[in-house]
Amino acid sequence: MVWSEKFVFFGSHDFSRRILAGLLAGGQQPALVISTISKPSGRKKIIEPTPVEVLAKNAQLPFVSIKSFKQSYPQELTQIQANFAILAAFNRLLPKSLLQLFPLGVINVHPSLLPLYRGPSPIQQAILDEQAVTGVTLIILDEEMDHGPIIAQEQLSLNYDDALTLFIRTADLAVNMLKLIVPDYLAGKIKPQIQDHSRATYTSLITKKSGQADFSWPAKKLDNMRRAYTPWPGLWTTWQGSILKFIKTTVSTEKNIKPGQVIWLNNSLLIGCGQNTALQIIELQQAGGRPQTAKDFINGHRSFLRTSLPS
RNA sequence: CGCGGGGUGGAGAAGUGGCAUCUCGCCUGGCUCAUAACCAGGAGAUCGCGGGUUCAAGUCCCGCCCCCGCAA
Repeated sequence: MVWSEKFVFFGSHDFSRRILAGLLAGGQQPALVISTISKPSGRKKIIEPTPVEVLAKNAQLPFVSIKSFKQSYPQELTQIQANFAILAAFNRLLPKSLLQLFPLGVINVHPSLLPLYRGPSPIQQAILDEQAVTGVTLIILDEEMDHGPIIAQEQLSLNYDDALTLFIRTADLAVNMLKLIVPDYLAGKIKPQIQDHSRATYTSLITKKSGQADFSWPAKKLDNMRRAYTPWPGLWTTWQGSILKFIKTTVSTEKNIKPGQVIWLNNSLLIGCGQNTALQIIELQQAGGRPQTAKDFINGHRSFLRTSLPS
């Protein structure tokens, strides 16, 4: 059943793209899709379209990209006269005057159990904190980040997820929630609930440096980092002057390896960590190289054994 | 034209002008309480592609293709 009201979709990242794809598959067509323009980036310093832009153009949806809303709004946005909007991982705050363009508000998809994990890295932080459950919350945007009243919330149990798989699972859950909730919301059957702001927690922006390993930390923490920071920035250290990424790891049961010490034991590559623990490296990648198994890497780099990594 | 690393037997690496190397894997034989088993022998490479310089090019020069890191 197609929704009764016209809507605009805001999104930039692959998470957004996945949600938009889910909506389209369910027959919902936004009247307009809005995405951001990133700065020139990539190896060739080319401006690359966001995943949302690629999808919108393939689906031949009305599309406009913006740098910011500081100066003005795109004509399309004011002309369309949509009644509500859906926003997921858009990466820009919407000013109040823009929110007011939508009589029924802007529904924001946030991949956490708000008011927990507000901010830019809820998925990653839930993994770092070894949470047993996380979830998706739909809120009506207000002027503060992830602060508006809740219209729906669903839990999702965490297994040994990395951020990539968890992003996919939360996006899929979000699509199902939107399908169910939006019609009721448009019909006025849902009363938004104010968040308990006293319980709010916040996440911060992830940088390349966030993924840097310190082998004085316990193996479990390092393994959490590896999963939380997949695919970017990854868990990494430096060796022989360049970056070495640990693509796939697991916590070893071995003890008594000095923090930072690299050894080969029982056919596996181990690095000693803090609190008498060890991290097993299953797959790794050197700067400039493809990912390779621990064994392949060691065959070509015997000297990696018996070295000591920073801690 | 943002900066940088790389492409060498099946896998991973060394190799700055002079016999194609190392580790792993594979094959054959031997040894047998070794444990990343060991010993001996063996197969397997148009050194990413195209051109050039040279008596001689994996190596130097020019062009192209592909992979990756930084940075955003």
